[in-house]
Amino acid sequence: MKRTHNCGELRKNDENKNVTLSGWVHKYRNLGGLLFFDLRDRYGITQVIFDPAKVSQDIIELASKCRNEFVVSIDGVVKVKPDANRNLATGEIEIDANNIKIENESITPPFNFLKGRSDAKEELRLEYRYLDLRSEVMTRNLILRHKVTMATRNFLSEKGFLEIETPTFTKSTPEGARDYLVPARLFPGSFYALPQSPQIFKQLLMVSGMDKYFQIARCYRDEDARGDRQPEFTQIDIEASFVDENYIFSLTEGLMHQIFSESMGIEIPVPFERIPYSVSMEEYGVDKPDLRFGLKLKNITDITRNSEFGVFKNAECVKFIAVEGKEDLSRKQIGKYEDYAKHLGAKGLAFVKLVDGKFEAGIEKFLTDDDKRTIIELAEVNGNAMIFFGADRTSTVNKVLGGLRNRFGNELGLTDPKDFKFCWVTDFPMFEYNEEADRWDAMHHMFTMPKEEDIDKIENDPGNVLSKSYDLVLNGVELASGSVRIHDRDIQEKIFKRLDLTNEEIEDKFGFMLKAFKYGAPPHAGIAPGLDRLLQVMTGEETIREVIAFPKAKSLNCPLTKAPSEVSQDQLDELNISVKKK
RNA sequence: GGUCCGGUAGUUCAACUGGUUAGAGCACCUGCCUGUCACGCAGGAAGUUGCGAGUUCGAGUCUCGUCCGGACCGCCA
Repeated sequence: MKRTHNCGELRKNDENKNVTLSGWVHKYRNLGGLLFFDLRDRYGITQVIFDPAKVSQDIIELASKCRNEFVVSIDGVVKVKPDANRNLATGEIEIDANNIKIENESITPPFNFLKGRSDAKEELRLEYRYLDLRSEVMTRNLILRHKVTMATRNFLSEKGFLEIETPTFTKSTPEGARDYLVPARLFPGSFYALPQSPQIFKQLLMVSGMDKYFQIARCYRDEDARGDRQPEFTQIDIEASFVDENYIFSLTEGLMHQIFSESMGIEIPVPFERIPYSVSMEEYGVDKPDLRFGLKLKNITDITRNSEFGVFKNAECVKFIAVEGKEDLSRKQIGKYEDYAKHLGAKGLAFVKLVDGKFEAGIEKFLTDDDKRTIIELAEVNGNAMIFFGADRTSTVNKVLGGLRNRFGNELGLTDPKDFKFCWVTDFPMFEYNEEADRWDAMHHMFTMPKEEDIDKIENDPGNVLSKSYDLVLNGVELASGSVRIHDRDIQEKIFKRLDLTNEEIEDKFGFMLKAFKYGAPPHAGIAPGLDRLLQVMTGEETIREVIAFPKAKSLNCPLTKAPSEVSQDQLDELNISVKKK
């Protein structure tokens, strides 16, 4: 028996066709006489019926042995059902079986996935991932992933981009995340590093004149995992020569438009709003604002300078967030938000209730009439509201109120997962001060072009140097990061110097790159959207793991293969490695 | 590395302040059932309450340790 159709394609107008279907028994219903199967493959589900009035006793006996997840093939005739099942695409028809072959039996699965999603905990789903992927939702997610990568390849290829592979065994470079290392057998004591991104290679390809490059590239970073972070993940890596940031903006906007259009039938409005980093931090408290809702942070530092209230008077920054309709929060509920604020670094969470145009409770008695007037003016609320204040160092205020803003966005139901709001965050600072190491680090990376007007500040005023870098943000998720690159050796050396890299370090780590740049490096710019995060937002999934076929668990192990695992002494000896036992 | 939440039948969960024989849905097994479509009905089997100590007359429940999973902080150019 060889299948003639899949389990998702037969319809009313196929009536009376002789067909053969193969698939898994999704659900069997034995009525004693009549016997029904829901037969499933990745295309869909089709009902099969065995009628003892029409087929031999042998076949009925064989069919009645089948259990869920048995693999079977069935010969039969397409019939229109007396009553259609509206829950199935094939619900108007069924296969009136005249023969069955059990291709393979299945032991009882550890969980069910009858309603589209597995009904087990994630740990178990990952251990039996091959079963979990049979579920409707996971199958749909993997199909969408394929559509997105195909749309990406088609779009970029049409625009003249070449897909070029770069090495996964490469050189460890300083800064950034921790590298995954691979011992080099022929070079005892030396290691390859898995790439955190193909950054250096794609810039070298620009020197090669490849002009427009892209790659669906696997990247590796040895840091703790999160819902939106895996140790290995996939980027749509893009670089182009003789272009500026505006080219990258419109290219990426076109790419996102095509991806949503081709894979989901959604027309995303372009161009995307551009928000300078400083504005984003001021109004949203974060560098990846969720634009699906307002709830902007309001700065009242100017008026609180003269406040009688010590907490406000002495703070570097005072901002508030006015949450409409939340003025009836209980003391206990407010405590819950205060705990959250403390978790984010706040010392406390001052609040005041705005009820019928008047302030009540909380820090009401510390506010002057002038303060209240200003707050009402800035708050821009219709009706009553709960107002939360942050008063601390600017970075802490932003962290706390930015976090609360996102939390309220969620709790107030303002974050519709079907609402896709893109924006660009631009003009990031070039450097950020690393207190622990007492030095300046590159905020994006050290090949990022500073703004021309800021170049002479690099040496003495690094904190005020802005760069030609940009992030693409979708619904509060950082989807992509990119920049115009430095193609001028002098500027590059200035940056290296500012980052306190010695000549020896520069030569050792980047000598090959600087050498390449002596042979005519074109001006170039690029970007790298994260494929997994894009799919996470598109599918509305809670974690990136739901759009990856075989993800690692949060602790970075693989419940399916049990990797990582110890290796034999022989393997270690060959690699000249001795292991410290804990 | 830190804070918090969780681990009870194959599975998802329940078990009030410590107190009888640890329960239910789904799955599984047996029987009945000719239009079900999450079929139905009747019955059955199924437990080292993650692991190890401790407190107690008595621990799923309280304490300590440990392992595993998750969320957040740190970290992630």
